[in-house]
Amino acid sequence: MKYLDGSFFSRHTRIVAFELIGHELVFETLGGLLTGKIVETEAYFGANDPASHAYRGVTPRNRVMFGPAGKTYVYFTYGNHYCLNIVTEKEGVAGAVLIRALEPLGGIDMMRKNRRQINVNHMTNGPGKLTQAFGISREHSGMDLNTGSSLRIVESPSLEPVQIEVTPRIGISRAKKKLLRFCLKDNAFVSR
DNA sequence: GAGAAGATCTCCT
DNA sequence: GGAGATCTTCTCA
Repeated sequence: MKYLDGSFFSRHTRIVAFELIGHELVFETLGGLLTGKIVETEAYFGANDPASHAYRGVTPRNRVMFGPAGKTYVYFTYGNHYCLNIVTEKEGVAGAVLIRALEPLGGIDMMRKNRRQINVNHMTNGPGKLTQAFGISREHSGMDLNTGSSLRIVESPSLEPVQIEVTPRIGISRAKKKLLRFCLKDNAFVSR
């Protein structure tokens, strides 16, 4: 089993967001192993992207986005929700990929408990939902996605590019037109 | 220190 | 389809 590492993530954010589709997110918890296939992502840049947290430069919250690739960036939003990102680009260049939706594969009973949600189709089909299902919160920000970490991404066989749909990002108020959202075509677990 | 906005979700109509 | 919940973070004075 091969894990994606810094050499995968330290490339252009758009490429990383595109190629992450189809790989497996794995999270080791005290209660067991949680796994899910990544079916939806969004790319966020730095200075050239008004929708990105990194647009106005470094702040205490977004500092990890400017650091080395392959780390997690988790932030709290709307008073209720955490969102999971993976830092991309070379050190010093801001960039991150937001994981928007997963297809649950393993540990579904535990996800049900975390989410208090019976329906598997509504378990992880949104950025706030998947972090709740996996039990990911701000304390998991800045984690390294290396093999020694409890959170990592397992490489899956490559998809054909035609299987991946490219659309504008959603849920943002600025730079809405850029085609930076990627999802697995015809997958039931995509958020919208 | 105050005010406003926000990479969302859920419930209600 | 629409609005409220809820609180962190950032900006500006």
